[in-house]
Amino acid sequence: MPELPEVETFKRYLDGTSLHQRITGVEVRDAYVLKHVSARELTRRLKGRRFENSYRHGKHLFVRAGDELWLRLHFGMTGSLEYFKYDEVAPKTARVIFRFADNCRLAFDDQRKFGEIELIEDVGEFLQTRGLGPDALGIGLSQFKAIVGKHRGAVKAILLNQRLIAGIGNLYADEILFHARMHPATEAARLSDKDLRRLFRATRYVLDKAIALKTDFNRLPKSWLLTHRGKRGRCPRCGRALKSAIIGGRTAWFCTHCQKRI
DNA sequence: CTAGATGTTAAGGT
DNA sequence: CACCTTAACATCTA
Repeated sequence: MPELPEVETFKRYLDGTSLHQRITGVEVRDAYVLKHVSARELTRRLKGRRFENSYRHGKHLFVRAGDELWLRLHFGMTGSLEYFKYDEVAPKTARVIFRFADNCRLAFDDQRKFGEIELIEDVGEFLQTRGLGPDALGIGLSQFKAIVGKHRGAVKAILLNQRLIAGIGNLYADEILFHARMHPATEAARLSDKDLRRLFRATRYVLDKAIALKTDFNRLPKSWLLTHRGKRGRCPRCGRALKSAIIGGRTAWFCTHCQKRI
């Protein structure tokens, strides 16, 4: 479930393993994930270059491979990055594998193939064309208030809308609302200044904490909703059964006792 | 066998 | 225009 914290974790992983080494080959095992570029073209453009640095915006990861040459990675539902030593075997669902001069490899793994790999020239232009909102961790309270307070609809739908704020997905949206003690269907326009501040703080807390724990599910606090979400889950705060509802087209899990509609 | 699952987007409706 | 819902994508699991 790669949302902002997972993608940030992938970014740090890539930065720690795969920068500054000459790319000697690109193996495309399934071209389905390639967007606007063929396997041959991708290989031709990257071979001999190096990944120099990376930049994350929302759920997108951009890796610079030269002037006006960026690799864009989106992880869809099941994407991830795996770095391998020369003698290790890449998993069956590795779709694209970048090979470096030292024979280590970086695999873009994606079982369900909703992920995307693309070459672009300009990150800013991409963000603009795609209409992505500011990164969820790149805005302050006032901007957050301006965005959330200015829109109608369920507060959860607004958190999920990548054109308004980029990076929050279904799971973390539920988590944020749980910490803000806010019902996901709450009409955003009804939120007071104080509510918006509480929501903003919850957003920062949840995303920062998840990143700090490298989004390791086993290490996320038991007091969080995430580990209790779904099937017969109980609220970690009051012990009551969690409820679900479809809000903004996605399944929301929440506690009707702890999260009141405003 | 069917429904639903973490993401995004296009298309159609209100 | 702002917002909502649905379907579609590929694949696995309950």
